[in-house]
Amino acid sequence: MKTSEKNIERLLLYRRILISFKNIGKTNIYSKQLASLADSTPAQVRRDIMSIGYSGSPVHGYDLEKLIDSISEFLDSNNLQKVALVGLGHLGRSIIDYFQGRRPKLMIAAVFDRDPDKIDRVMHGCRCYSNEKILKVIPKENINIAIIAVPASGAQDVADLLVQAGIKGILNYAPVKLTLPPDIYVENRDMILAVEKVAYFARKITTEGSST
Amino acid sequence: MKTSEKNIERLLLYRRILISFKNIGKTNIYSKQLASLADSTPAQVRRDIMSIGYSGSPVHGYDLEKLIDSISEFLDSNNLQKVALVGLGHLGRSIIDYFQGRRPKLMIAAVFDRDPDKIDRVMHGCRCYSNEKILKVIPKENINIAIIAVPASGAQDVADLLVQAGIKGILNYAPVKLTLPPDIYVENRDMILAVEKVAYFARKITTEGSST
DNA sequence: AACATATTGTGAATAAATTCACAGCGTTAA
DNA sequence: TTAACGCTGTGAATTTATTCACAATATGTT
Repeated sequence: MKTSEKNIERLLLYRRILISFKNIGKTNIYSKQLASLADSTPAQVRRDIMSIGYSGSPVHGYDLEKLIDSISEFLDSNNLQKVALVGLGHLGRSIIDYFQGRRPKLMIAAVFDRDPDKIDRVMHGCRCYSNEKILKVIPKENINIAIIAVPASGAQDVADLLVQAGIKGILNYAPVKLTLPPDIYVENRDMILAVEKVAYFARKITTEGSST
Repeated sequence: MKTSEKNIERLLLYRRILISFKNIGKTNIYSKQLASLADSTPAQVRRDIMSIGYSGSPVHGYDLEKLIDSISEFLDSNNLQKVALVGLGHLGRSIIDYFQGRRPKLMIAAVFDRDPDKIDRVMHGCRCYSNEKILKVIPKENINIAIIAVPASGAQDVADLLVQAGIKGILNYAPVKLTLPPDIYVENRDMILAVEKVAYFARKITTEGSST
């Protein structure tokens, strides 16, 4: 059962789509339908579903509920998985807004900021700690993933602290390349690079389109 | 000169790294160094640089300034490229903070929100328009890319409007899969999926590590 | 002037990801 | 009962991406 990053990304997306498909009253789905909703191909969808060991029926396609459960069993932790958020500026607050309560198995369990004004305030049910508490709180709460939402200048220091505290996965929103040990999983969500990328492809579309 | 998405992503990252390398006083760089800074391999770096038609010297590696210029020539528009931002909640404001002024060829030229309280306020030098003005302002300002930073529920409607207004590239932060014409480039930056992905790989590292 | 060195550029090899294409299978219809 | 249908599961083919490996090269050294 070899799974690449892309596999996992697609499975996460499928689950999202399947849940909303179920919420509009459907009970089953075909690879063709799911592919079209996920901008993929039917063969890709079947391969991905095969990779988690689930089987559909040649007549009814995939049972929505069972498929969602199978994907969740594959993707999720059995227990609640706790997340730390560092940085309570606009970005950090928007992450809480978008995220909190959306996934049953994931929970923002601690929030850190270096601004003394924010320390000890409670945001959306999370108490805000000073950055110095990272080393103490993260092991105590048994948190293994963290979101970095601080300005570029502070990101590497925060990352180092997080790693020292035992974090294994980092979602980094700061526009810097972090230097970290190889056994830490890092997902970079650099906003500037993202805009630049879109700009490149938008331009490409525009100029290609006009060259006919 | 065939370039894939991954190529472009790496080139954007290289540029970022090269610029900061230059800022600490260096004048040239070897594929080996750049690879290590970008978590890549020397061969990959050379291939990527080859793909934009730049050549280094077997003795001095790559001239920093010239390489940065070559990459920029390849990636950037000649003229200023304008960006629209829709949604001025916490996320939208953090995008302005992180982004504005960072890239010389890209500029947030218009900001939209549906909250009447925000209309006509000026944020970081950008006047905020009502969403209804999208169809008017975007063609007038000749904007071809947009960032969606609204809640999930409003994202599809906003996207439809943007496409109608002539947008060619969308950076979507809302946690929904947008349904759009095939000639529009969409980059999804779904925060929930991102956290889920990190959670999966962090768990995998944790459990693999403990199985020795 | 000849040699040693370290790096680039790239054809060829390899690995990874995707797509093709079709056998096999329940179900429905006659 | 039998035939026809449309879908899944998957081996094989194809395409795409990455890495290998080495000739070519410019410089410093003796």
